Amino acid sequence: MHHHANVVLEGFAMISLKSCTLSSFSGEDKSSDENNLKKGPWTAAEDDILAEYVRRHGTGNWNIVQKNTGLARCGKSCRLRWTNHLRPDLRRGAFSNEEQRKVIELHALMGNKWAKMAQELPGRTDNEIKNFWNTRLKKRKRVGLGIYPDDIKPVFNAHNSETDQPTYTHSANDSGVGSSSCVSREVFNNFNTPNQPHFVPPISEVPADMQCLKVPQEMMQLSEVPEEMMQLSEVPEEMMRMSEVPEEMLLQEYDEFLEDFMYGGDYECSGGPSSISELPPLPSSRDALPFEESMVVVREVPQAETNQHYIPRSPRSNGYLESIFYPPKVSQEPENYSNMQGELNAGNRENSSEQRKHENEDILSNFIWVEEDRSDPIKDTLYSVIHPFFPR
DNA sequence: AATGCCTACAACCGCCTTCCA
DNA sequence: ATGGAAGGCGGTTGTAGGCAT
Repeated sequence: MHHHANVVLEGFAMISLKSCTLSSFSGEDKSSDENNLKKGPWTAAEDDILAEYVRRHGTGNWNIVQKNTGLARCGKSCRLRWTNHLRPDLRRGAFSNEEQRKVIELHALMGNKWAKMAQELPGRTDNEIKNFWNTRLKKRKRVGLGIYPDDIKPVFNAHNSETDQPTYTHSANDSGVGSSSCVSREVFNNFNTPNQPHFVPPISEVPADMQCLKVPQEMMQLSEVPEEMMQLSEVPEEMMRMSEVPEEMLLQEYDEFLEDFMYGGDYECSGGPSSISELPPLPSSRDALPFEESMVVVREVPQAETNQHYIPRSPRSNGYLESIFYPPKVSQEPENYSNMQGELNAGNRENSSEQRKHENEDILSNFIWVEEDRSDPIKDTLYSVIHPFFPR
């Protein structure tokens, strides 16, 4: 199937005269193609022309550059030159120790997702990161070192061969991704599958007006195996790393999240203050959690609501993910919610509870409702968790 | 000086996705 | 809905420069 698709696409590319293929016939001058478009290293003069074009017209429409300026470069070449060398926000020079560490950590999480990694490294390009990684890999191979440092443990991937890069996950005692973020391990590990790398998209990919109750499409595409995602029994032994977090702490965390979900918390939209962040590390294995499943909840809200406090955000959402929470094993009845306002005094409780429930009904009307679907484990779980609380 | 080897990194290529008319 | 253009991505190649012989 895949092969066939490739054949079709290649055939299509061959008749696409406008594609930026710089291939030249044997014997020809390899510095330009049949359209007299130059290839190879850029000169300072060419850089000036391109920079001037961007200054006047902004980025995009790269194919217009040639017509507009006479610069003998195809659009793709212009775009590449701008994004990798000319844009003003680029950092130059060797990677700092922090950057190196971050690349390694990100690679452990994402594999060869250079562009995704670049999003987490301001001023660095995917190309730089890729070159750094490949160089580093060669060096380590030469001296007989493994791909990752000892504190980032691989999860064996049965599909890997010598040529395929293995997929890895953080070890339980790792400090998380990067210095500016501390993505909790359970966030990632909950989405790790034995044979499939899984990438949690950074919050920058989540539109400002998206907030809860939909599993992001890109996440589904990346996992490719949502069924396996949900099969706890297939989590390999080496992923099981228990910590000493008492179960009641986890339950409390869930309750706190749910409380905010229902009654509003202090969280700002971009991941606000959190007492939860002071918790010791949670178990990295989903099997170790006292809940059956985990899930991502994303909700669409009107732009105007975006910064209102009652919109739930994960307490641990610190730039990577809206929220992940762990549904309870036993479905809870709606009346349980009156007990979730621990801070409210008894006198206010009922009125406040009723009022907020009405508010929440309004909020929930914005949610994308998920129908029960036994064939889709994510939808199925989503439905089973949400529905008892907020029947339509 | 000439040559060969190695390294870093810039740039290309093909494929895929997204956008838009 | 659809096809073409543009944008984006990741693998790979090309090349300049440094160093050793």
